Amino acid sequence: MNSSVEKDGQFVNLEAVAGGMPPEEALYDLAELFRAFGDTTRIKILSALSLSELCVADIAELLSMSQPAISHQLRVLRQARLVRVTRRGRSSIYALDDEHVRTIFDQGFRHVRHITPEGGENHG
Amino acid sequence: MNSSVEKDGQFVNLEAVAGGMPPEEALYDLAELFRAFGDTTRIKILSALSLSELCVADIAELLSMSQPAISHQLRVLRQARLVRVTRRGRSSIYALDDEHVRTIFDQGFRHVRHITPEGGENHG
DNA sequence: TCGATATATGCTTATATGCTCATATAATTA
DNA sequence: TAATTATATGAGCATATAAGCATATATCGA
Repeated sequence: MNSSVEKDGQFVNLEAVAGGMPPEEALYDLAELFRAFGDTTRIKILSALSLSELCVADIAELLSMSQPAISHQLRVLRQARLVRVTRRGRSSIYALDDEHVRTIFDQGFRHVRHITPEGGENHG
Repeated sequence: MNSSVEKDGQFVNLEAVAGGMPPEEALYDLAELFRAFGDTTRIKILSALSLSELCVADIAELLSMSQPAISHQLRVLRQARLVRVTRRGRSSIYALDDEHVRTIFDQGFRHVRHITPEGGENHG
């Protein structure tokens, strides 16, 4: 059985692992999703939107960043379907797309807090 | 009250939002966490490790990638505390660091499936 | 100790990404 | 329509990052 490789006394069936993994495209989409979360500016935007719907100018003011910089990042968030936008007058009002986004955000936050609770480093 | 800005008939209190957001450092850590998830190679590694502990060579074979490429990414995952490593003989056995990692991974997967169910593209 | 095996790490290059500046598009009002 | 306001977008630059190659480190066996 060439699918089982002995490694220091334990057996690992690589084919079983390969077979249990989701299809390549799904994993690509997943990485793309997390990549959208993986930037400080975008995380700040999502954090703000988890508290209130906001227009572009407000987000820019809140983060002390330029309007184009915010618009560029909002586009990334839109393409990743993490936020949705509705025009109201001259403004574009942005909001979290759905509760999944909040859940992923909160789950990540819990992980970070677990690793470094209360600002201290807790490796172990 | 300069903290409330009227926007097309609705009031948004920017200071309230600013006050409700986590400290800058926490948001930076959070982005860093998601950035570690935000690469196809690393997602594949995590997906594999969610099924079984694996040594470096097995991961390289599983993903059809070079050993140094895998080692480089494993280092990123280690630094983000998403995986832990234990030496067993000549091999380094990698595993998911804790259940939080699996939870974040699964939650993201549910989101992706929700957006594009059954492998089809569902772009609104 | 020497050789073989397994993994980790520098260094380098190609590519990706975030931001700025300038400008285009869209919506409101005179 | 023209002017104003709000947002979106394109080009370009500076930086970050993933992977390749070569090599260092570590462990085991003879």
